[in-house]
Amino acid sequence: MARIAKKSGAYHHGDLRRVLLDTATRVVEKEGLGALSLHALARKAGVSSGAPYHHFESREQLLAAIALEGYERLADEMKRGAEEAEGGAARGGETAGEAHLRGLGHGYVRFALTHRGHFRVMFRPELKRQLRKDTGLPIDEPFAMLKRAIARCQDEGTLPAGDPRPLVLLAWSAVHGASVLWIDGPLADEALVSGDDALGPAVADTLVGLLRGASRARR
Amino acid sequence: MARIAKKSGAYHHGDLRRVLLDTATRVVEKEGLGALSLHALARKAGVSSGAPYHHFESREQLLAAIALEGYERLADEMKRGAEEAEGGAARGGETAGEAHLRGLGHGYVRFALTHRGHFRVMFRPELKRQLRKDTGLPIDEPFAMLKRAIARCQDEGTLPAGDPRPLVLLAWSAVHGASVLWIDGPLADEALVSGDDALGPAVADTLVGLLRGASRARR
DNA sequence: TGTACATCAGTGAACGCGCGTTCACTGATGTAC
DNA sequence: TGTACATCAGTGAACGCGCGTTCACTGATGTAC
Repeated sequence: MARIAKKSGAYHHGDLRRVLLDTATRVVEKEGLGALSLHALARKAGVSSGAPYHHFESREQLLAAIALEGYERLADEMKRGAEEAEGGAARGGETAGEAHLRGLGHGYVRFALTHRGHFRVMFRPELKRQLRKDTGLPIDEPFAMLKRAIARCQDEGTLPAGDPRPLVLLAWSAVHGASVLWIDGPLADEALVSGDDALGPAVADTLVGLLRGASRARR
Repeated sequence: MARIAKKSGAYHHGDLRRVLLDTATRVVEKEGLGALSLHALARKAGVSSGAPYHHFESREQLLAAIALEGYERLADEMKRGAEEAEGGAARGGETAGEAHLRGLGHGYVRFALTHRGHFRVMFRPELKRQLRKDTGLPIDEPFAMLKRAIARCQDEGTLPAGDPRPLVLLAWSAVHGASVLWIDGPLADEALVSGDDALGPAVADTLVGLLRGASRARR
């Protein structure tokens, strides 16, 4: 409990904002958004219940800050996934564009599973207005990465030309759905996947594998 | 507000349990699970705040009842979707198994979009214990339908034999992800799909189309 | 380096509120004979 | 068909609680000269 990183006896905390964000994220991950209260949060951080208001105007704005951070890290994780996939051992017949797409998907799922608190908060519709006010549409960047990756495969000829939207829809839905179903439990209950680390590759590899097969069939 | 279906002046309500379930589902759909309180619910139904306790032991059990109802209706909607797809106009080169699978996916998404309150509640991890106590694992039936459909395609030869789990994972993830992304807003923000009715076909058709193409490529 | 002062980031007490739940009650309904 | 009685499904008042938020305050920190 509590006093995370607080120099004992210090009046000023030093990094309360950071501690609040981290603690809140952990609470959301473990007990859900409904279980997050500023009173309890302040208690866990070892400060009085008024203290958080020096860093966030309201509970809603604290959540929006978590969501925003999440979107930034999601984009980072997708980039990292893509770099790893492109830099990794070549897979038989896979083009650079396909590897890129696979890596983005893998990164998406990996982000979701390693940042469950963020992920839970990011897609809450009731936060959208607040988020938009702060930063426009923060999902735009991850979404644009997916779109570009699919366009690139079309340019390469590994995906058929034409309206890319159904493919973007399917790809996003697949990685998002897998993440949600895993985090919320049903996937694990049904023993479809062996563990955290297996999910991202399982869904991204299968998806890209299908896209490749389908495009080959059309040629 | 309120007094839904309550014979005015009646002391006994007649169907309070049903009214509570329906009202709660509507509240969850419009304002989210966090916004649902038994006090407010009773107010909307036109009864005193103690009345719901003659029908549900607790708030949690009311939610579990909504979830259970949702799982039953999900299975119904998937069956209906499959029947429609199999009975509809033949699509060039599509086998019965493929049409069946496509229909299940379509039904899944259609259920989610027309029962948003139910859908939101069904996958809440904090309800799982309650649900399991009441009824085992209610997601089993919809899941089994998907599994059978894919096995059928494998038997037909329209999907390659081998471990079906990656394909089940992808199919479930895709329809679930599309539903969630649509309901929560991001899909609509990015204009990937034109409207409610277009989503189910868009994701199910694309998915089955890919599976077909991929299997053809392997032969 | 020392001092005066503004600002920052805490405290802790308090507010009103709606919540989940309980309880003794009572009117309405169903059943046995 | 009528009566006695058990049970069902409401009422309405009350409980203690934790919540989000505010506020006057004060100690710590940073800055100008």
